[in-house]
Amino acid sequence: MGLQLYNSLTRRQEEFEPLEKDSVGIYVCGPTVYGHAHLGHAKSYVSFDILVRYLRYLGYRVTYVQNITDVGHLTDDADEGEDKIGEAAKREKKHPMALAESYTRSYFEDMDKLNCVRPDISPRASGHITEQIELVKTLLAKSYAYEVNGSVYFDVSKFKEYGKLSGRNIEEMVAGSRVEVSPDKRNPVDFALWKKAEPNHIMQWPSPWGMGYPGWHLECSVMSMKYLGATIDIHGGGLENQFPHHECEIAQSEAANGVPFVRYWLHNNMVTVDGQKMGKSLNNFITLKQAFAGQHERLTKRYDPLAVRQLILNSHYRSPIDFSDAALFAAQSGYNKITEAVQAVRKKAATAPQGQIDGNVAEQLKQLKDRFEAAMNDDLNTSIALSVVFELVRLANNALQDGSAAAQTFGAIDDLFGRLGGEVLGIVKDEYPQLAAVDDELTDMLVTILIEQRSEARKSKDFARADALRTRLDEAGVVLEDKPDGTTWRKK
RNA sequence: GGCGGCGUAGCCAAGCGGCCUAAGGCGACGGUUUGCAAAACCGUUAUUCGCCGGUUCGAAUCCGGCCGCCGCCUCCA
Repeated sequence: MGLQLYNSLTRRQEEFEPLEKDSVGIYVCGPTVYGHAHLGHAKSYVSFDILVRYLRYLGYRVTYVQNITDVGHLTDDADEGEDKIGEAAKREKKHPMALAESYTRSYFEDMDKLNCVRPDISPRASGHITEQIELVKTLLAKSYAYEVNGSVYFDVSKFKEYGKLSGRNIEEMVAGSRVEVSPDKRNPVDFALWKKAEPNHIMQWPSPWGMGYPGWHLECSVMSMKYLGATIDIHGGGLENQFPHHECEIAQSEAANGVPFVRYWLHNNMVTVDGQKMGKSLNNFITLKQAFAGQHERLTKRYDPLAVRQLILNSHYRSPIDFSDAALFAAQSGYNKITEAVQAVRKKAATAPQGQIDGNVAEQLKQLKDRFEAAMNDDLNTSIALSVVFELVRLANNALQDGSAAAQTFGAIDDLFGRLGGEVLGIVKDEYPQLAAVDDELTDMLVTILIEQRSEARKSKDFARADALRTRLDEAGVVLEDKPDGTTWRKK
């Protein structure tokens, strides 16, 4: 059985079959670049990164498109309010495009640290104004939209299937509508395709309806069809965007093209911090940069970006995840365990005697690989997949204790670490910098001198002095490990 | 108010009708190893899956009720 994915549109798990054999187009709703990326972004983009990586592992040619929203996303969704980018630009006294540029870079920086593969195309909304205007024109021509006072709205009553993704019906929404309705709209649930810009609005473009700017939902429809076609295989995004954003995308796209917009809709669940929704007012809003630096009052230490990634993979993408210092701490410990095993295996693969691969190990490796793939095929069950990697760690450590194992055995273990833990899960790196040299050379030299002193003391059985040195180093955050071939050190 | 989700060991988290007397990780404890540690390895740590009923030969898994928590519907990935 091949890859099964849970499709939000049908609310069922389905066998994945791309439109074109062997090649897959994926569109994922990207960030609105008005601030640094936070833990919520990490969960979403790591989740879809896993999807892309696994599809490639299975041999598909994947085109991964993820937009950068740099215009049109308003501070509230009633089609009123300020443009998020514009508002932040005023606050930071920057040109909106400068602001968007700097946070776009910040975003890529963080995603690189989380080891997310870069999208093949990262289209900017502001770079596709022409195409967005074209789509509005098409919708007007087909009578799915109407113009009022320089703004254009989508007429939801014309699109009978509106609500099919989020399971809502228009009547109920109208009745329960809590937001103030723009008097220009014929129907409260209608949404803006194009908004007339007030003279002081920072970003605006000429259009057939006067100066204005695109509605937020429009960009995804336009860029998705431009780069991946009218019908795409997979569209991913956060659950909070299922309604209204994705519902509106479907309406616009299908009304304009007359064909299904997306075949598989995938939504990742949300993030909480210490059990509560993450919000600036709750003082639990943690950016990735803060997590990586350990600079937040909710965090006791800095966390390795890949430990954050591992914590995300520890649960299913459709389950919510609660970030807490304790959870991050546990993930960091587990991540270290994997990292240390991989490094030890690689060292042995290079130094152990040549010989035959252990048949028993080879058989176990095959079983682990099969179980890993079965888990991933089951709607990307990374929790199980990760547990398989931990079993591989145990297998590796057992082999390391077996003095007779050949280099080939370690080579095979390393290979599976690379494929499963590296290629697919992205928590095993191809190369690890010398741990000691990470921070600075001077520290390494000084610690090395102290280790030599202690080794001499141990040789002359002066254990009191040796232990005193170790204790002092421990107090300074340096942990010593005596191994058969010498003493190594690491930071606590 | 409308819609949806969740409640499994000290903590995180899989499992969603029989291979479950419930994966994996963290933590804790005992053992091997070590001059002593650390790391690693071996073992122990839920006869039970929020509570109460029901369906079934059989339920953590399905149904009903209750309790608790969370999310979306309003900017958010």
